Amino acid sequence: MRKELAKSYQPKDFEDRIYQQWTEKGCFKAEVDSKKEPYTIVIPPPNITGQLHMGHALDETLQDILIRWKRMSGYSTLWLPGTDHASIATEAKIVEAMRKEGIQKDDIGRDGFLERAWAWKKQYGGRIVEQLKKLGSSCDWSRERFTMDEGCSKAVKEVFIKYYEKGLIYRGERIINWCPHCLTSISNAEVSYEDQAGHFWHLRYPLSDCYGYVELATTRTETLLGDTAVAVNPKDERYQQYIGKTVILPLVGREIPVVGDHYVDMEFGTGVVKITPAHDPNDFEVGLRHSLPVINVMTDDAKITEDYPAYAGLDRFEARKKIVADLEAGGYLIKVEEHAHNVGTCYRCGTTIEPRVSLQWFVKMADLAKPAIQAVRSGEIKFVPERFEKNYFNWMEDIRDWCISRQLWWGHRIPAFYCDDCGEMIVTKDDHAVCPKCGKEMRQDSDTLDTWFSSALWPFSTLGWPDKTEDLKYFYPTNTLVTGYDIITFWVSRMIVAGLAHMEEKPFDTVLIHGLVRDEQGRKMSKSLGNGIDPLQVIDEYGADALRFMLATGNAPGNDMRYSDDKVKSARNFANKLWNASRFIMMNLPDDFKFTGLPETLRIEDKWIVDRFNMLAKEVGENLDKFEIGVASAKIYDFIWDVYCDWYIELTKPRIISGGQTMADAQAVLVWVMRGMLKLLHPFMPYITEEIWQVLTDEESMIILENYPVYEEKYCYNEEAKQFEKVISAIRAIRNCRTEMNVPPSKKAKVCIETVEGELFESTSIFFEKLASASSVEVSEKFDMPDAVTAVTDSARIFIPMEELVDKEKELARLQKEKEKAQKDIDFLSKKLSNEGFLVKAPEKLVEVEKAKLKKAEEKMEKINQSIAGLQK
RNA sequence: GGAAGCUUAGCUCAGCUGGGAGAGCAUCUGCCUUACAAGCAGAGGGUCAUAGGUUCGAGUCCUAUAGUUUCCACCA
Repeated sequence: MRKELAKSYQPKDFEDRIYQQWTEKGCFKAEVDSKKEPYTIVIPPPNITGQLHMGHALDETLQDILIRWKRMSGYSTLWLPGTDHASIATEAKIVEAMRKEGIQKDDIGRDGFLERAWAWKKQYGGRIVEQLKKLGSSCDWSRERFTMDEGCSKAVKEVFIKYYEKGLIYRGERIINWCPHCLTSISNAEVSYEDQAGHFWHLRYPLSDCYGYVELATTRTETLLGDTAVAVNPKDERYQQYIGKTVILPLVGREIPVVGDHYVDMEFGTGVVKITPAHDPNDFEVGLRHSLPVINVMTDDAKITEDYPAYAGLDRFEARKKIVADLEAGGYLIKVEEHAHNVGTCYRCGTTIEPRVSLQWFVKMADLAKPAIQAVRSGEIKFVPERFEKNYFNWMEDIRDWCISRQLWWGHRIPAFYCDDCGEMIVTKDDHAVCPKCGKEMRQDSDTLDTWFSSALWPFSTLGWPDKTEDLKYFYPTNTLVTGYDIITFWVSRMIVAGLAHMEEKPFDTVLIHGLVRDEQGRKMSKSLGNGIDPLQVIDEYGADALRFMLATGNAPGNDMRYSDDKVKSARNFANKLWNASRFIMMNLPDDFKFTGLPETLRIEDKWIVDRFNMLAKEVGENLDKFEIGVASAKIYDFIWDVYCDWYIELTKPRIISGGQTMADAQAVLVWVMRGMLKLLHPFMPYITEEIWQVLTDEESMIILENYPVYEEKYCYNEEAKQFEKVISAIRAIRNCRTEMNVPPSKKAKVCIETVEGELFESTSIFFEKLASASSVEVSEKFDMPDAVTAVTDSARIFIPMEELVDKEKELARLQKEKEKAQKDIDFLSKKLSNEGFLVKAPEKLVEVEKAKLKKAEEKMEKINQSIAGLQK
């Protein structure tokens, strides 16, 4: 006994149940199968601190569509899920939670802190994973990974050591970006610049050996304390004389040199720059060139150090004010200007970055970047859309060394050990090290690695590397990486580098880039604006399928999109449409119905729908091959709604009513096409298609494991389809006329079809009764009916004799309008076809098509003329 | 300072390698036609930002301009 579908589409009734069924039957489980080609996607691991947001929802939807499509297309698919430890974000969360309890990191020590962190991870780390499942993500959860699990940690160590031994990782005193709030260094990529209003303070620094001074300007007076030189451009004739002399640093009294350096822009400001190597990256470089001392004036939380008693303990911005006041009091301040400038801020917490000199670990990027650039340039790795390659090249060709050490506890600890006795340093896999020189226990570096260091290894660390696992052999390189354009530099570029460096093979062949999901007004969704839309709420209200369909449809790769409730609603309505269509089919299906494919003899309308479906399958395949997911989903939508529901179902109703073999045949075709549509749609709307499939087929089969429809020669009925389109146009023409004449559908009228295609229209006359409100249908090569409304197509002239309704003048006017339209067509086409250039240069096939169009237009015109003449008689 | 995207119907956006402009929503008209009013049948609405160019043919390719968004770099 066939199950029945509920009266209306209620996704909540079955989505969770279906998902459970998939996992119980192991449908997502990837198999190493030498007979199949692998298709692999590794998930961009969401942060364990994260809550599912629209960005994830889009990302997951696209990946799931690809995976389900490939799974149904015979590939052995692996979608590998996992989460990222997100060192800064997570540590910040835990510190914050501790703060509320009145505890500080140092109170519980490193081990105590890590214990808390792991507990936190255990408690919340799974939350996002559960949320991903709500979307229908068909990940192989048995292979779920975490960037800090044993295997990934092993890979991180391996890579660190390998790089170190090759001299690609080094430790050094450099100026880095320091976040005084997170209390850690961050990489260049993690700094975001903001325009801020500030001041430009013009100061005088007195010359030490004579009267006079140099004038310079600064936006950050607090760094004055650490000035160790003043620089001018050596070509600058105004200041050449001062090079080699010294000036007295105001408030501090230190004697510092004037140096000549090309870095100074003569045009900007006064052409004199104070040099603070400890607190400005450019100044640091200048300092290196001139062997200037580096004087750090701030503590790690950006307060002035004890070395400057007048300002000690003051926050840098307080110190800035106080120093300005003191400079003014001392007569050193010449003037103040308003000055807008770019300020680097921490992308995590928004705190203004303090450039700081410290001992950090770096990866030398220049050599590693070369093959990574080449891999994209050669086309071995492709970006979709292509324009993002430019983005990538921009970054990679001007790459700086990557600061990878973080002064955090949550993360992969740097595997370097120091001997406090003899100063020896070694890098080793072991958790404890003994000094090879003096045999003493060594102390491990207290820093951890940048989160992205482990993320960079994700495509192979998750497959078992450095061990040579079966998974690694079979599934690597992965195929498609799906991610937003915002992390091309952070993540994509570094995966390419790491893949080539350690696997000696690219990590993936295509990078599918998507945009941001914005709010209805086009603003970025953000916590601070509070304009974020919770995907889980949307799922709760409209169902996961509706959300997925909305995200997948109507936007092109790489472009931002706006979220709107209306769009989700219309996707939900589409689901409801499909739901009801299948209900219609099933309610007429006998209980013992057994699907055995298409019936032996197909009627013309059957051939039409089969042909249309066949073409749809072809196009969808082509679109998906090119990652045109939005185009593919729109085509499926149009087919299901406009072609199948609005036309084909209506066309079958007479046969359904008539019963017997005619009904059975119609049902077979209805079911055949429905099965195909469900399969085509399944990657986009997995739940509803599975639910309907299982009820419709009444078999043990699951749609998720069915074969994806493709074009098949045997289902090509091109000629019949074209013929049938004539019937459709005729019906449309009649409906048009009736509406224009304000005839209500309840008022039936006789229809006389004048055509040379007698057989076609006679055999389809029933459709005119059902779909064009015809009370009866006559078909002939010639009618003489001057008092009828006339609907004209290129293949038929249709008279609707409704004398009482016909206003001759009005009808004439209507026909005149039709005539104008037809004339326009003819003009356009004949102009085109009389163009010598077109005939010679355009493809022959196109010329034929245009000629056929012209012929049709002329036929239509002739019919219109006949009608007009008839009316004027 | 460098680079990229966007500009198409009232709104939100599609439009694949150049071959007579599309969808959803909104608007208007008429319909409860027994799958669906979360629906059906129709209608109106666009010199595809502007100006040039290439081409037989340009929303689509090239150049410039304007508006807008974003990325990268960064001047003290």
